[in-house]
Amino acid sequence: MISNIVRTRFAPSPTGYLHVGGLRTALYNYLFAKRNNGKFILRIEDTDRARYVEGAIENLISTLKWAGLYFDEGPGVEGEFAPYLQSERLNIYKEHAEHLIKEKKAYYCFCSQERLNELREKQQKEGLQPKYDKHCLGLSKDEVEKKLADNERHVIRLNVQPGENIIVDDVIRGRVEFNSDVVDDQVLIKSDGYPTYHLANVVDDHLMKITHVIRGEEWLSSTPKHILLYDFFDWEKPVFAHLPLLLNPDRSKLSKRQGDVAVEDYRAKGYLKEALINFVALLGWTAGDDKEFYYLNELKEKFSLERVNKAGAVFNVEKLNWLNAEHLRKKENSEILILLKEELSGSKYKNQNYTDEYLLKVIEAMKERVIFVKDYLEKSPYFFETPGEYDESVAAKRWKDNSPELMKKLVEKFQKLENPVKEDYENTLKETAAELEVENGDLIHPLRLAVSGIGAGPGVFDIVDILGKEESIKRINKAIELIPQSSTIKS
RNA sequence: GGCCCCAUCGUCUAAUGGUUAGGACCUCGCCCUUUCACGGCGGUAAUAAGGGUUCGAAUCCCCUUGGGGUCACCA
Repeated sequence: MISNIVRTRFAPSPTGYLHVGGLRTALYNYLFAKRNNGKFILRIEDTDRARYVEGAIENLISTLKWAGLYFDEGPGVEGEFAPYLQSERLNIYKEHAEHLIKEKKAYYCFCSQERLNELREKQQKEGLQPKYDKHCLGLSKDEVEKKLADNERHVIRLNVQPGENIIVDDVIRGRVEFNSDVVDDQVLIKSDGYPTYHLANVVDDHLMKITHVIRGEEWLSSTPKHILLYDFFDWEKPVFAHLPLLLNPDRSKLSKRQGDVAVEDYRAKGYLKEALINFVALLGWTAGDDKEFYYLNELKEKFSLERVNKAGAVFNVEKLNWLNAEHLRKKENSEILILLKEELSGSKYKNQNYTDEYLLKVIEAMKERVIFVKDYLEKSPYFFETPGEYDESVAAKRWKDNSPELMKKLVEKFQKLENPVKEDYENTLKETAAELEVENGDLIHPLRLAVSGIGAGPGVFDIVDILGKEESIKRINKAIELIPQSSTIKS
């Protein structure tokens, strides 16, 4: 009856948007499940009504799907263990909490927030650990029943026995011991009837037959509470794996303060999902070899929890940029074409009609020079519009006194070409240079400046070829008119 | 502060008692290229400190230091 199929879950709380740390946690859960032919479940932990953010669930799901992390069960993909929203499972938690009360593993607490605050202050003043003093555990059965009948505001607390050793077995960290003295009588059911994370999480993980709990290290210190719960319910414990944290450059826990943390932000900046997934997978895990470029399905083959690191990892954007460029370069031109068209449709060039043939040439020419799709527009705007101005420092260096004259001559020669191909421009330029007894460079550099407005980019003959004869000539003529002589600039 | 976790180049990491401590990003230099990239070659750069154990320690143990997490009717 016990099925040993691996089941993992990602259990975010809908309090905002998907964090890159959350993405990695989700990814590891996904990869581990897939690697073991198991199931990956999405469960929404919406038990905090105060922090609930409208639209967060939809955003979480769409972001996960964007990244390619499709879940086998979850909201919208209802499985055997639905519902997957904790707010829809309230009665389940209540029943379980009441069961614990019957077993004396939990108890009702009627203490006011004021009393709790005073208690905490007093303990802190005395240098003690802030901890509930089990005051309400001393209430008689009659007292409790009367208060309940009177509808007094109450919570249900975990009844932790002091002096016990609690062992957390973690695949990543090994055996971690805690003393139950440091475990507070955690609230399980809040006064609004909602469960806390600890109860809901344990109950659902058990009911949903989760075999591996893979989550961030910030949960390690509350795992003893969960262990206690499993033991109180007499349930089999899942395998725990606490992932190292993702860090800011200053090594604190990755936070909004020091840069973007929302997956959405990276998406909006133009990062490819392939790059983000690849990058985040390597933050805390390696296969052990030197391979660093991965696609999601390759990760599915190789991922293992045993090779997850213990130490926190700094989220270093430079490496992400490199991976983005790599992934973009590895794509087929036809795929980049789709991305480029999307980019164009959201740009100032949206009303221009470029043919696929034209765009594919641009893609081929720029492929090795871009990091983001948007770079096609930003690094080579000259493929989309005639330069209106010319880079001054390049002009100062490359636009010599004789440049206008040389360019005029080149225009004349280009004019005579019929259906020229790239090599024709090149040959023509070289012939012209020879005739005029100047270096090729004396023509090449001004030509580049004239047609592109800048000093960097693909081979100038590629540019001219892509732009075409008429457009190139038009641009050269325009440059002759507009670029001031270097001698004028210098003065 | 209590408890817990962690510690190899600036960053991500490899090395599971025996390596000139390897790779990648970044950076620098050279080559390729009359541009810029890509690519190729090469350089700088690390075992936090101190004790043990061992023939031998980045690796095992202890202590120190440093960093982080957590101590809610938030997850």
